[in-house]
Amino acid sequence: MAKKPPRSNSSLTRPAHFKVERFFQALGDSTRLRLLNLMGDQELCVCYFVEILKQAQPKISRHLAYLRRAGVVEARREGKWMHYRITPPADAGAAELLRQTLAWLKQDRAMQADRARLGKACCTPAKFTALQAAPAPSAAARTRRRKAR
Amino acid sequence: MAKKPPRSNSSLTRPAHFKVERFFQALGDSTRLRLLNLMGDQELCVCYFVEILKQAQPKISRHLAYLRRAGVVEARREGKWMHYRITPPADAGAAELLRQTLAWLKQDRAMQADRARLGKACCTPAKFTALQAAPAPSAAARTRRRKAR
DNA sequence: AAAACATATCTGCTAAGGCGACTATATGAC
DNA sequence: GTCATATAGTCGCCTTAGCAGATATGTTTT
Repeated sequence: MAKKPPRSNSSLTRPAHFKVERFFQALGDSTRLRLLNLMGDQELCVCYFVEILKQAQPKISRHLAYLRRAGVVEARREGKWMHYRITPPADAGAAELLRQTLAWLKQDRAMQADRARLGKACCTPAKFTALQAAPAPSAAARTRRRKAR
Repeated sequence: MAKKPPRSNSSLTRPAHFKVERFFQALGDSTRLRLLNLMGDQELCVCYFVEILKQAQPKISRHLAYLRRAGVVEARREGKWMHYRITPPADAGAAELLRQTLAWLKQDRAMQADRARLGKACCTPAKFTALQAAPAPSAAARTRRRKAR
């Protein structure tokens, strides 16, 4: 609110407070792209990202914060577990660009390897010690997941 | 080539040396978005950018350098005049994303104002002192513009 | 040749990003 | 209540971005 305005002289905004520059900056890092690729159409909790990408948890957490700030993902707490999923950005144009970016990522070998690893983690959880107690990935839904299962 | 590899642990690359992160970073600045919006399907020389955007020439030049580095624009020198135009990035996915980004920018009021100003500069050059001697914007072409006119 | 013009690059500064390491916070198990 | 677990946030450092102002470089004009 009372923050210093962006240094660029005019900020491209569509829906109130949606920052196009932020959106692109959010996509300008390979770790964040890998996170988005893993989420895809699913909702994942943080420990999956840590396990699949083999990166330190604070690092993953920090990048997820960037993605939240850009309005590209949202978080849902379930007890001590934090679930993340991609959310269409507030701006329709950005939402379409994001959709297309994800389709593009799908074709990348390294991204495919990450997704394959996620598949393994889901099918053979015994091989992933850190994921033993973790909630399994689920289809991302727009509404709040109900407690009862 | 022998440069320090990017600090992120895996860099998403498709066609050799195309940097996806660079591509998105290039779009993550309002000045650069305005430059791209002005180019659109045309080839413009630097003084048009300076005049329409009312920004210092060194600043414009720096941002154009970022866009060149990202493989999003290319420059053509004609005597002392430098002409810039958007070029499809080496990666087909990025090219499509860029095309869509430009379509998206077209809808923005501020971007429309910039383009309107460019239109005026073309129709009534007398009102733009700095553009008196400048080559008029032309349709961007893939091949090198011939000298003879 | 020098001067003017167009443009790229550099400098020094500030701000932001990205990292590893560490710490704070919230929840659940005991 | 304490302890363990999951995760967000901070610190200090280093790198990169973005800026204004200055300067270097190439071309054209005089």
